[in-house]
Amino acid sequence: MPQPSAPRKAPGRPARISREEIIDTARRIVAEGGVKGLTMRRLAAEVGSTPMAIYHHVRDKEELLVLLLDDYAARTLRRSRLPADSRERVVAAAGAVHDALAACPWIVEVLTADDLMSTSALWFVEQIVDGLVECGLPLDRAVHGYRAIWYYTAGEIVVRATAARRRADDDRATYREHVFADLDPAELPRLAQASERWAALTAEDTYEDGLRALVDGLLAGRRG
Amino acid sequence: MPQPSAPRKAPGRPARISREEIIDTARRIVAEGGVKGLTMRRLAAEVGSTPMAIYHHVRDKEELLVLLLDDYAARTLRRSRLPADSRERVVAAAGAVHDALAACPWIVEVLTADDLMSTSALWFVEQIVDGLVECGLPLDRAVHGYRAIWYYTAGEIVVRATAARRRADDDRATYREHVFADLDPAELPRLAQASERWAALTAEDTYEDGLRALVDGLLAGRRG
DNA sequence: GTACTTTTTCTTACACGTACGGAAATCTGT
DNA sequence: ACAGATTTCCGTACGTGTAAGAAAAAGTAC
Repeated sequence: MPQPSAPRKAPGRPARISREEIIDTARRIVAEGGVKGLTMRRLAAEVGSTPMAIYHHVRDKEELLVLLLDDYAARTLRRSRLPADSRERVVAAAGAVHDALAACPWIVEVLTADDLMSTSALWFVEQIVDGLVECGLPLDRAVHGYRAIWYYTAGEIVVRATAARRRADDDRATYREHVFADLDPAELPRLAQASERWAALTAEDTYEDGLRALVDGLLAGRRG
Repeated sequence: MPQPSAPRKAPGRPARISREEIIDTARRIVAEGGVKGLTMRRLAAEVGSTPMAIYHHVRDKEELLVLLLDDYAARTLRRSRLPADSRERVVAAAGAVHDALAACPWIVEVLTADDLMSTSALWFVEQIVDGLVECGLPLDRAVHGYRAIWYYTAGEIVVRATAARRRADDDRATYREHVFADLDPAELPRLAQASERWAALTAEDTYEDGLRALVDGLLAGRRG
């Protein structure tokens, strides 16, 4: 792996391709043909090299995708004006991250990352943690609260994106409907009651509602 | 795809392998060698057939994994005694599902499923929705509440599992530490303040805390 | 029995990610 | 100029998921 800050002139064979060039080309390929069109061979061809040359700048394809997501986040997550009220600031910051990521369709393959990704997202993390602290949470609890918000956000995006992908692929979606159509009202009364509306209810975008509920619950802070 | 309920005797060449046999064998392979050891070729060999024969019982590998997860859920999710108190019942039901899934290490490859999977999980969904209704939520809100709980739960599992996998793989974990070590306290004061404890805080298991906060927030129900 | 239909199985082939090892291109020291 | 050292690049090879279509094995109709 090449160190980012080579102090002087480096010995060894000079590099003909750079990580930046790789990422730029990969971004273009994804923009044109989706993440499915991004193959190491294609990428190598477009960059004027060979597949195995890329592996000296990138550990594997997963790292390349993470790098791509970082790149995407860095250029779409612009710090916006957030509300002055602390609680609203938490909601708005989380919502901004959510919206940016949700607009990125190939995200699922990557979004299983631990923390939030690129340094450009850290500012939003700061806003969330700080907002929670200003609302009276101790720092530890605020960090845990941020984690909970991130779990909720990542889960929402991944679940919805996968559902959309499956729906586009084929008819697996109809399977759920079958399950819900044949519910025994004696055993699962609530689900039977909601069965007809289940698909519609599930399709609704309730991210912000759930987020507000989570934040409210975090700030109400029962327990010692 | 063979229809599950062939009414009489079927014409055509008789099947030598069944979906059940495939899933059983796949489960054994995963139990022995992890999900990484499960390849279509290996599976075909162990089932005494050829790779392409399997594709007549299973759409693709992803569906096979979903089937495996369903199978796993069906045999580990046993209906247990849940608390009588509605709110506690919601927490306990969600916790039971969470614990069962979190114990399944290969889950990440699959858990991006839309709803909860097998019919054996529906009972838990019922408990959650019913508990929320009994706490006073209208049915629509209860279903949305269940969705929020599922987002949070799935997100927690996926994020943690991926983090664990990355940590096992290599040294990418140290990258985050570098980022947090070089924070500018002027720009990101809270993160800088928490930077040293960040890894420890992140490692803590706060699933239930977040879940309770979410449930509390859902039940407090501000907004109209 | 022979022809046709239907269902399952198998053969072949392709593009993929990437491990391995060696070749090429540069710098440093003599 | 020459000999390492070091870094980057690349040719080859393996195992993967699976698309396409041929082949096999059963039933039915005549």
